[in-house]
Amino acid sequence: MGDKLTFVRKNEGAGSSMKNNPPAEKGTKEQIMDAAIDLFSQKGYDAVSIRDIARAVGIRESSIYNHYKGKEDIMDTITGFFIDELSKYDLNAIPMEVLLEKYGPVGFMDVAGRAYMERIKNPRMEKIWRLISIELYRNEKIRAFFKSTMIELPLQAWEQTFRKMMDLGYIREYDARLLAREFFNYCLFLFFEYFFLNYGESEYETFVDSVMDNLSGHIRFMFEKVAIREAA
Amino acid sequence: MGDKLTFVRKNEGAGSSMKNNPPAEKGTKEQIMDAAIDLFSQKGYDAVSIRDIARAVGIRESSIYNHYKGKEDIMDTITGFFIDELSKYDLNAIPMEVLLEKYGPVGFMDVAGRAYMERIKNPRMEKIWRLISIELYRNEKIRAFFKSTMIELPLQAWEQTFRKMMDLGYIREYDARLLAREFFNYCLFLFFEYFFLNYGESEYETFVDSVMDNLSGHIRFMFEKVAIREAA
DNA sequence: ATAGTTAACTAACGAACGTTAGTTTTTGGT
DNA sequence: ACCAAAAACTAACGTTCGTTAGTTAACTAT
Repeated sequence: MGDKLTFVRKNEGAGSSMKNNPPAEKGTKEQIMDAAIDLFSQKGYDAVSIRDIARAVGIRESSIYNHYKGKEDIMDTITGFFIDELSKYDLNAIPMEVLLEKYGPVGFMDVAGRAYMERIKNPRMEKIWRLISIELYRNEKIRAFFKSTMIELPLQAWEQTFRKMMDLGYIREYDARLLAREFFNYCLFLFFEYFFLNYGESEYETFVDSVMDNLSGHIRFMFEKVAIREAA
Repeated sequence: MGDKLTFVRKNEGAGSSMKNNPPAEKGTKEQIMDAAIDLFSQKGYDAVSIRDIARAVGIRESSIYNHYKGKEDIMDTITGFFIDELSKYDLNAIPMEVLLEKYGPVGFMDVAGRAYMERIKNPRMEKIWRLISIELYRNEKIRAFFKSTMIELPLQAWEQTFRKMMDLGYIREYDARLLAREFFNYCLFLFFEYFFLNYGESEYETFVDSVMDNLSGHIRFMFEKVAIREAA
């Protein structure tokens, strides 16, 4: 058994030019996840095979099972990471009275909307957003998360925000829930437009950049109607 | 070769209870298409096999190739049917001056919006809408059609409509394109919500019923701001 | 009755899929 | 230097997939 096959190890095959990244080479498990995020977000879960992912990483498909229980486990890890990442942020970090005083209602919406979106300004997270959008119809877990955390919860938050704006006398008395929907449904469509309809075709780099102009116009339109007083 | 296998023909197997629909039994080709619409709209194109479709119709998978060139051909036929069906309608059947005179701008929006949606109030078309929504990210042909015919074209039509409302003095002078987006982006989100997020879970029977209440609130909100005079 | 067409059938192909078993190499602590 | 653990490898399994070839039954027009 002297002249068996010679093995060629990872990243040592022809064409590999990976060298000296000495401080912290990414572990294989994370490489697998990143490759999966890339591929899933481009083609969708079903259309990507374990072999595709392995090829992207530069290993054999069986090696993946040293790190993940299977294909579904990779997907679960990605969505788990995504949910954890989003849970980090504290929505009410700064009391809105201060911001309202400083920026007025329109300015506040701009700032708050931008801050909300800045949280996802991150190439990896944008890919997962795209993946999430694609898999919404197929994956019950994702859909439930999206509907509660990405729709219902923000709607309630915005409803309270508008409620407060009324209490503080910034805007006219109005149906707060309706205002929340007016504002947020528009945002949600921009989300679908960017991640589902136009993904990869936008001239802008990120969701935030692509959307903010459009959103500012929307905010202004909404508030011209209900505003009472602006900031100093 | 006397005791060869006995063939059991379509719909004659155990459990079949199809009988006397004498006038016009649906042809196999259409049955295949309907079954495909059902299955594709539930699980998506990739997740449905030719065998699944054949089983739903009650024939062997190979028989499908007597009617369609292959799986992709079934999908193309469905989307072709869908596009043809939508092309039938003439958007400007009734001159809007008449309707505006009769209903005023808010009433006009209600009527026009409802009429626009009534066109798709049809179980078969609703399933295809769902299918289209699912396949948007995957199918370039569908996406191009959707973006041009279902987004850009209506946006232009609404822009002209608002332009005309201004010319006729029904609403204040404003950015017509922005008004079109304000109105139609909301509609589009309702579309995604119904066909993509909540499909099959709605308490309402159809898209129109499910959406119209919500939409009326939106129209009223928009117009309280820009309206000048209402109908008599 | 017969011939031609349509549309069902059986059977199988090659490819790709997710996954597993068993083996070999690499790596890191002692 | 050695050994155990980690992680790569080869090879294969059993399915399912879309599709095709060839066969047989059922209509339809003559």
